[in-house]
This record gives sequence, structure tokens and C-alpha cells, in this order.
Amino acid sequence: MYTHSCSNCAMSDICLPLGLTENDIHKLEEIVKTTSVKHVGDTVVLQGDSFDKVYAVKSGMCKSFRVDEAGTEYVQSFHLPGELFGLDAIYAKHYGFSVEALDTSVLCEMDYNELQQLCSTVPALQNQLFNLLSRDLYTSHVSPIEHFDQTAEQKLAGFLHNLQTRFEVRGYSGSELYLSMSRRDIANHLGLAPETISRLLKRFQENQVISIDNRLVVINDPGKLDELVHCHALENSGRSVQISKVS
Amino acid sequence: MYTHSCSNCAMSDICLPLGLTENDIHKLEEIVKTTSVKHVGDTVVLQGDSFDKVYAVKSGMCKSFRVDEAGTEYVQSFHLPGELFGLDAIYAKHYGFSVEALDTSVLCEMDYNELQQLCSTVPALQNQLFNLLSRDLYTSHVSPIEHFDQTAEQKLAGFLHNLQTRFEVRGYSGSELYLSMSRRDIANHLGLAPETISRLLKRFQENQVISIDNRLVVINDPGKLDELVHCHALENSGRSVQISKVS
DNA sequence: GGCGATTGTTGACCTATATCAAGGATAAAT
DNA sequence: ATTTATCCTTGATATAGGTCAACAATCGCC
Repeated sequence: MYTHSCSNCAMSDICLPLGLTENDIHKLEEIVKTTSVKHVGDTVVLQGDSFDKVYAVKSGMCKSFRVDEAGTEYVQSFHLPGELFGLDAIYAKHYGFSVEALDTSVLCEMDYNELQQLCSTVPALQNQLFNLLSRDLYTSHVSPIEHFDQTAEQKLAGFLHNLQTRFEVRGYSGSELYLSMSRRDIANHLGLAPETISRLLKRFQENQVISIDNRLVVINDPGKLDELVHCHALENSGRSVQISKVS
Repeated sequence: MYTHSCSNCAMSDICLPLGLTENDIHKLEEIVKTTSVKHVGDTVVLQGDSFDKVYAVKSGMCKSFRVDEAGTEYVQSFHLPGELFGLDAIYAKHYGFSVEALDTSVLCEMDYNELQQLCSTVPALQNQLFNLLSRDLYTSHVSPIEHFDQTAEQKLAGFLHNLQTRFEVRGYSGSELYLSMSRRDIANHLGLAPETISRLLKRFQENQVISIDNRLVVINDPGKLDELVHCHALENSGRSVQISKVS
């Protein structure tokens, strides 16, 4: 839609341009276009459409999700600025996931064929694309196995912790997180029930780990949050429960 | 260790050589070496070692697994002939997973730097590597979300079904599977308890879906197995359970 | 600025599967 | 061939978190 300058982009040092010379970045800019502004709920990519473009988030936040034959939605991930998506469709030639904006967002799009050709002539770009693919692959290999024997509490703490660090890397506040996604999306993404998310957020608040006002989370005790990921179970609730034992 | 001919390899049409000309394959062969024969339990890659090589399975079977700080093992995947591994370490520069032989196996290894350089001069190879990375990425995006609301029964049925098709693609029998991995490995890989695997395999056998003799599985009713993945719960056991209701 | 729709919260209950425990089969080691 | 160590199976029990249901808060919209 609009031509775009990667050189001036705040995300250039974590996105595709990383490691490229000024000259190579200019070549990249020639194949990158920014989209019109997307609003909450706007669809960027539709599951099943034939693959042609790879995307990067320039600003805002998106979610990738998949709908199965029964119509059930599964939230795969949340994309922050500087993150690519669509790469998992290169092989299949069709997008396996829909992507929609969770917030006012602008995206960068590039034709995959053009990108591939550019990679052949710009080794540093090929290199960076391999790097980003490898990182995504590593993340999607590690995170499910980490979740296996985690409790719901650990999963949610890990989710918040992960968001925190990703925000910080991008220069945003890591202690004050606005959750652009619904509880339902978080629950779905973590393989939990929305009710469980509510109950846990309440528990985290009761234990002074976070303060939460609707979708705004303030992380009051990052150390405690970190402990929660690696075990340390919290008290279930304020009032203690009396169980009458019959012996 | 030994130089290797990709041209004569039975896996050439599903591995890296796919889509390359005779001439390009020869260039690839120059950087591929086969390892000595690996035996059950032999380590091919050690988690934490610095990354330099990418591997492909030539024959046999391997498992990738990760050990956390607490010493708990997590089985990430089982690699069949024609499958690559180590690609998830490109970015991190260290292997995130150990890989060990589950069976008598031979592997192909290639230096990543050499592979990368070759990709710059052989666009078809670059293309194929992007394809394989994309396929791996797609698989590791889809499979965890498929597992989310699956029962233990569906997971195990899906696992057997998946093995069956992967064997068939490679020209092996899909109806007679030898499980080179232990029940413990299967359980771990699926996020279940070994006991659950035992109970379910028994149930599958009782319902004439499979026959099982130790590690050899014969799939008697592939249709029923397929149904099990998509729902159709089996009877819990042969004898029916009487529950006395107090009303 | 009020109304309907969506999103979030809380409570009571239930079930799938983990865990614990113990015995039996198989394979590796001497 | 006997021992030893895994691996596998089976049964009994416990529990984390899902499901159902009902209500409360928020948001988008006319």
C-alpha cells in the first residue's frame, strides 16, 4: 500500500534488517510495503487462503489462530512489533492460521517470491531469515514441552513473564502491561478455561504479585512472578477452608 | 566420516535434495558426510553443545529430548529417515536438545556454514531448506493446539496414525509398526503417564483396533483408529461396571 | 446516555488422568 | 543359567482444573 523505510523503523534491530548493510536494507525496502491501519478485529490473513506474502508487525498486536472442522478456535500466538508471521505457510502454500488485529496495528508485507530472490543475492538477508526461522522453531519446540508438567498457575505466570520481557525488548514498559487480548484468548492460548484465568489473576492480585484493572496489569513483584513460573504455589484464597474430618 | 551419495539415497525425494538438479545434488554431496553406525542409546547431539552441524536421518530412528534444570527429561520428537534435525539451534548457536539413537541408525551430517554458503549459490537448495523449515514450523505450530482438547485416547491414536503415515511415505509397512521407543518415551512425548499408555494400548487391543506384542503393533482397523483421533470413545473395559445408586 | 451484547467473575460439582504402589515380563550382564 | 535392572502392566486413590450455571461489569452503538 505504502512504501516503507526499514532504516527508520524502530524495530529494525530485531526484525529482518538485522545484520544488513545500509545498501542491503535499501534493497529490502523495495519489496516491503506497509498496510493500511488495521483496527481491532480486522483480519490480516485468512486461514486457507493461498500463500503469497510474509508479514511483520510494525506497530500494535495481532493474534494467530486456527479454526478446526468443528468450528473450534485455537489461539496459536500473539505477535508483537518486529515479529514475522506467515512463514509456516511457505511449505503448505496455504495459510494454516488466520491472523487478526487485537489493537490498532500497522503491518509490513512482502511477497515471498521476491523475498526469496532477494535472499539469493543478499547472503546477510538469507542468513537473517534462517535465524528468524530457527528462533521460531526453537520457541515452538521448547514451549509446549515446558508446559507439559506445569500447573495452570505456572502457565499463566510464564505467559505474563514472557509478555513482560518481550515488551521490554521493544522498549515498552515491562511492568505495566496492557493485555490487548481477551481472557478467553489467553485461556485458549494456554490450553486452560477462561474461568481459570479469572481465578488465577485474582489470586496473583491477592498475593500482591500484580495489580489488575480490567485489561491493565501492573507487575508489582517481578521476582515473585518469576518464582511462580518455577514452582512456589500461592495460597488458594484469603479465607482458610475448614474440612471436617470423620475418623 | 564417509562421503555420501545423495543421488542413490532412498530418501532423496523427501530430504534436502528434493528439487535439485543432478549437478546441484553433486555440490550438496560434497558437504554431506555419513556418520559411523549408531546403536541404541548412542548420543548424536548433546544438549548445550555449541552448534555447527545440521543432521539428517539416513536409516533408523532417533529421539530429540531436553533435560531441564531439575533433571526432568522431555521427549520432543522422534526422527525418521529423511528428516532433518538441529535446525532449531541455528539462532541460539547451541543445541537446545539432545538427540540419541533409538535403533541402529546412520545419519548424514553437514556443516551449517558450508550449507549456508551453498544455499547462496544454489537457489533450489535455499528454496528447499526454507520449505523444510516452514514445514517443521507448521507442524510444531499445529500439533500442540490439536492436542489441547484431545483426550489421552485421541492423543495416542493420533500418535499411532502419524507414525503409520510417516512410515508409509518412506516405503515401509504402515500396518505393522515396530515402536523403537519405550512406553515411557511415548508417554513423555504426549504429555501423559506411562501407565496411561499401557492402559490405552490394552483398550485399543480389546476393541480390535490394533494387536500388540510388546513393541510390535499391528494396525488391524485403520478406519477405527482414524475415528479414535476424531472422537469415538471406546468402551473402558470388557467387563461392565455396576454402580450401586442410592436414591 | 441508556440498551443490548459481549466479556469477565464467582461458586458448586465432576471427571479424566496423574500418582502411588506392587507385581510380572523382558532384556542385558556376568 | 542366574542375576540384576529396566520396562511394562494392573489396581486403588487423589486432585487439578474443566464444565455448567448464574450474575456482574464493560463496551460499542444508536
